[in-house]
Amino acid sequence: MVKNTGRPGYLQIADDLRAQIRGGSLAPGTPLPSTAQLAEQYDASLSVVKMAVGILRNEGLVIGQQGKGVFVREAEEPPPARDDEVAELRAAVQDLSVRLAKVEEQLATSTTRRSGRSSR
Amino acid sequence: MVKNTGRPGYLQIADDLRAQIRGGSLAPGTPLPSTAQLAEQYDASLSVVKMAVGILRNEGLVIGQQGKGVFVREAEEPPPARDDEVAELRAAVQDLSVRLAKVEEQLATSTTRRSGRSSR
DNA sequence: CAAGCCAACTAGGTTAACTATGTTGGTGAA
DNA sequence: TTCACCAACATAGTTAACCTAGTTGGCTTG
Repeated sequence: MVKNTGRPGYLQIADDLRAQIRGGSLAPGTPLPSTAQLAEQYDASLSVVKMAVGILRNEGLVIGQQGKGVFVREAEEPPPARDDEVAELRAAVQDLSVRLAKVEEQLATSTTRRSGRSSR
Repeated sequence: MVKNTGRPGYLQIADDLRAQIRGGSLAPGTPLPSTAQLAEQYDASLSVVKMAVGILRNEGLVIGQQGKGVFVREAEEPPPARDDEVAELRAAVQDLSVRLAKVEEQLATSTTRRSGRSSR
């Protein structure tokens, strides 16, 4: 609900969601409520919710899938998180992974000559 | 200048600043250029610069002081024992990143899939 | 000269609007 | 039934605008 403490709203929401994930209230694999729902739930604007989710996404706690939702990531292993450098590398690998998957799919669809649907 | 690779601008700027910090181009204790200056330098909007700086702030690489500026955090980083491994991973990620970016660009430019989607 | 005010900077937070892109389900036509 | 299209909804990225608040230096005033 974003109390009026000194802590900014987007951090409060991020904290709350993080706690729910760590506490098991939001199990791995399950989707978070949509941005709009969270905004209403916390009585915040869409922007701050997006920022909060962005933080968790950056932390690797959740994975956003465009068009579907934001899902709690499976397998959370905290051990070597000593360095933020490791966290950074993890984020980089995650990023590369997503991009690679995209490229691979693009290659697959173009080579199998599947009739593509034209968006928009 | 925020190239047109798949990577969003705020991450590109964050990466660049992070590299400058780690590379020593931005020494500990020195201030980053102001938000406005960075925005002009990268030819980006103030918003994306603020997002980029926010990431670094979140990572603990820099410390923002309201009214003064954003300063590179004093070293104080206990060099991880397995420096070699981290360095190696970093190099690998860097290499993959470059190669992936190349492939992505190739796909983006060469495959204007039939059935439209001509934009870009 | 010294105190205090003020204007101009700074970072930080919030909101709204727009675009792009992906997913999904329903509808209607062949 | 099956396919094509479309509307609705989702995340993601970007931009612009406005506000708060801290810092600094110059200027005015006592």
